[in-house]
Amino acid sequence: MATTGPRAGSLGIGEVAERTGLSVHALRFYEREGLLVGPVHRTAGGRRRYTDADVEWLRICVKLRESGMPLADLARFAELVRAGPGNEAERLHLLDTHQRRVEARIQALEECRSLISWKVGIYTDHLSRGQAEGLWDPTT
Amino acid sequence: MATTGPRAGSLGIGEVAERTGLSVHALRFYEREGLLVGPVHRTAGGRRRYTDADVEWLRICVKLRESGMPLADLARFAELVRAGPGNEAERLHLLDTHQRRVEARIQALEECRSLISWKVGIYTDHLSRGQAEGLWDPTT
DNA sequence: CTAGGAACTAGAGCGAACTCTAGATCAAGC
DNA sequence: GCTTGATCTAGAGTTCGCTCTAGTTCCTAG
Repeated sequence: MATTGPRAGSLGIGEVAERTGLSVHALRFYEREGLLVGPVHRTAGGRRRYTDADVEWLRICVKLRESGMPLADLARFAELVRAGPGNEAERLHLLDTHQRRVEARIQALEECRSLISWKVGIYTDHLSRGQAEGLWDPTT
Repeated sequence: MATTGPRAGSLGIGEVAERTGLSVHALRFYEREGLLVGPVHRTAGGRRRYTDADVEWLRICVKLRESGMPLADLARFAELVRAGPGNEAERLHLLDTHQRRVEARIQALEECRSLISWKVGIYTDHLSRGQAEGLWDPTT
């Protein structure tokens, strides 16, 4: 029979949590929010069984989230995929927008990094000189 | 007289908001949260007057926040600076921890970026071929 | 003097992304 | 059959970092 019990090649929610790094709570939450492309299969008893494709998709979601894509965009993307071919332009637009966001973020972080390492340098110097100096301005 | 009225070289909250990119609300909030190194001067009428040093410090806060330092850490750092010399090791530790965080974040973002540009490539290809293909797996 | 805008305080509210709770059900091992 | 632990649902709660409200006061221009 089809969706009657655990099948090879399908995973329970706990296993998926392990494999994706999401909590079981988050997995259910993502499903409610419509982040999954298809409906998750269920066993006769009502437990979720995820396919490899589900897991693959979730891993992509994790990456996109990790890089700051809002859940709403992810949901929209899933919706587009669900709707099937024909809306690739919008999918591309979503990704493209996000790519710019990520690049901007990386740039901003790199600027911050140099500010920080400059400050770390100051403190390291100071400490290695046995904190012998008094010339601290309040912004250091 | 001293704190009786607006003085040259001191700015009102609105001007500081403009210069730092923070909202006036955020500025008051930061103050309440103890993110500032010293108490902000007030006019006789109770309005805040910020010094250039205050603005400088705020700009640093903005940078640190922008790069993901939690407000609590920022508050701790301010507290250390307020306490005066002698705690440079802890200040350094805070900065150093944050630096690692930023570097890890940059790395993660760069990985995401390559995933995204791979996907953008797929869609661009697809679209430029006049969406003539049907070989879509659900994870694209 | 009057009007209007900027700033004041204390505290409530908000959006994002989860996380946790309660109470019930399912499933596997002894 | 019974226990134990994983899952289930619906919905409440949490954390972070602001943002906004209400009601008031200050101050500058006309």
